[in-house]
Amino acid sequence: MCYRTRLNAQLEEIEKSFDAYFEEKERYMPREEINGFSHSPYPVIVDESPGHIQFYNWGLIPFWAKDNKIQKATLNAKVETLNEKPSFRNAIKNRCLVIVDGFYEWQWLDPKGKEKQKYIIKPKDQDIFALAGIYSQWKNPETGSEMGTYSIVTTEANELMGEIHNNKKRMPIVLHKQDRKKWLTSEDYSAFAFPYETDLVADKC
DNA sequence: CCAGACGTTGTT
DNA sequence: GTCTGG
DNA sequence: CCAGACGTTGTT
DNA sequence: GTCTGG
Repeated sequence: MCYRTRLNAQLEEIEKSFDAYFEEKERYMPREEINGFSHSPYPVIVDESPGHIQFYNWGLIPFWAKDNKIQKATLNAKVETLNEKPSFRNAIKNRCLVIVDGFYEWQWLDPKGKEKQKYIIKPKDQDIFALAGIYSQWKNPETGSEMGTYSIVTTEANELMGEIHNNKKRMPIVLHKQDRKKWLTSEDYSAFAFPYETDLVADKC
């Protein structure tokens, strides 16, 4: 799974890497570690507006939800079941790029996971990169306010990630730089499911 | 038939 | 909104 | 992760 | 003892 990311790059570096611009520059804060369970606003690029970097909340809320309780369970969406799940199937055409410069995973050092080793993971050939995401617009019926929310799409772990995430063996879909646009625009996403291979590097931390 | 779920797998 | 388990 | 279930379906 | 629902 993927519950924590890093986005510590300078704003200008992000804009350059994605050829897109922050609409609200003052909201961007570089951070060494972002906890998905905080559901805080996070920089993404959505298919409808590929030239802009916008702030969406991590944890997809389907349009029919009455409250945000579901968010704690929609940080990730399994690519294998995307089109079956009521929470996700309305959003499979709403593609976004989740901007990161690393993500964290914990390796279990014993059968019960009492001891864990933390790793930071990134592709060999990209310092700032995109995880495959899907998004939804949600209007809070209590307050009437609208917000964008997203999930990170996960797939079966590749060889390296299987050694690290050795209990659940899942990993986020890490897009090749040349596939960013394809993720945003292709209806059929099967080419991104396992074994979509990306050359990753993991460092202990 | 209707109430309740709808999701994934940390608490570092 | 739509599906399903009781 | 741990608490709680773990089974079938008569009243002779 | 082992599985599962919360």
